[in-house]
Amino acid sequence: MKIASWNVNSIRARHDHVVNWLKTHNPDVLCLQETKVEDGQFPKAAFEDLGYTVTIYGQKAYNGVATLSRGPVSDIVSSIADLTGFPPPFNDHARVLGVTYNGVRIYSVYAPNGQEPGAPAFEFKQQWFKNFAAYLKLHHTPDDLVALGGDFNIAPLEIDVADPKRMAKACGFTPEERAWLAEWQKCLDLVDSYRKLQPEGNAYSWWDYRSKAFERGRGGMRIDQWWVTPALASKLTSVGIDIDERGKDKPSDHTVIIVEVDVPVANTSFTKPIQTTLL
DNA sequence: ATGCCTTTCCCAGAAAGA
Repeated sequence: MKIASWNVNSIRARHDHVVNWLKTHNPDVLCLQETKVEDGQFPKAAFEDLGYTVTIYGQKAYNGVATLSRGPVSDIVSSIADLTGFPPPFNDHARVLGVTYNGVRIYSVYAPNGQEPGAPAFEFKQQWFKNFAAYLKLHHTPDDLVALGGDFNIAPLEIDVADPKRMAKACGFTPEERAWLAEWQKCLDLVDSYRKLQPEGNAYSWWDYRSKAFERGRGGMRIDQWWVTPALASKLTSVGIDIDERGKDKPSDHTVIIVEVDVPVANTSFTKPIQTTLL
């Protein structure tokens, strides 16, 4: 079973990129973030034509998450808002979508950015991680097959950013945020899939548009991750980051992250072959 | 470097992203 995640920075702006990526890579599930569109305006047709079930949780202009799956999903949870207890506007961000597919619980996750230390958004980010951890601990155990893919807006390790000393002052890699993520992952003893199989070497999933970091061959940040429970981590067979997608015309500032797990896909009438080569 | 670019709102320029 091959699952992928991509912060597309607008599904309408990235529609053709996503269609082409699906045709090339044939994932069983693709989680999307920052779709930036209300559910009624989500462009479903081309994805459904490829055989994907489209499950969406969006809002106008900001945020928005979705899953594209090769076959139906169940137990759709489209918000943790009810559990957060935050006053508006923080209780209505479309940031989490949970679905069960082929016996695996999959969450498409878009964590808050935080803006900068000291900002209200920074405090919100901290509380959001606490609340999300509480939600996950309440609903799952480390023995369940759970995968959380998305933009966590925090890079876990020094090798996940280009310049750790400079970045320690930048939102996404401050010591506080790294501590929040480290605490969050304890909720289900979650494993960072990429680093389980690739413990060495710099790796990035996002490059800044403003500095033209990718075009100049500079580093970015590995702020997108696939976190999995120990039960699912034992079934991991490969991980990948599709760097090529970031170099295309009009790219998202994030690229696609992929994992494969040894969970045979039984539930599908989808007849296209599953591509098994990784990137 | 308080910079760089991209997207949304919708038609001007602010807000947000990270």
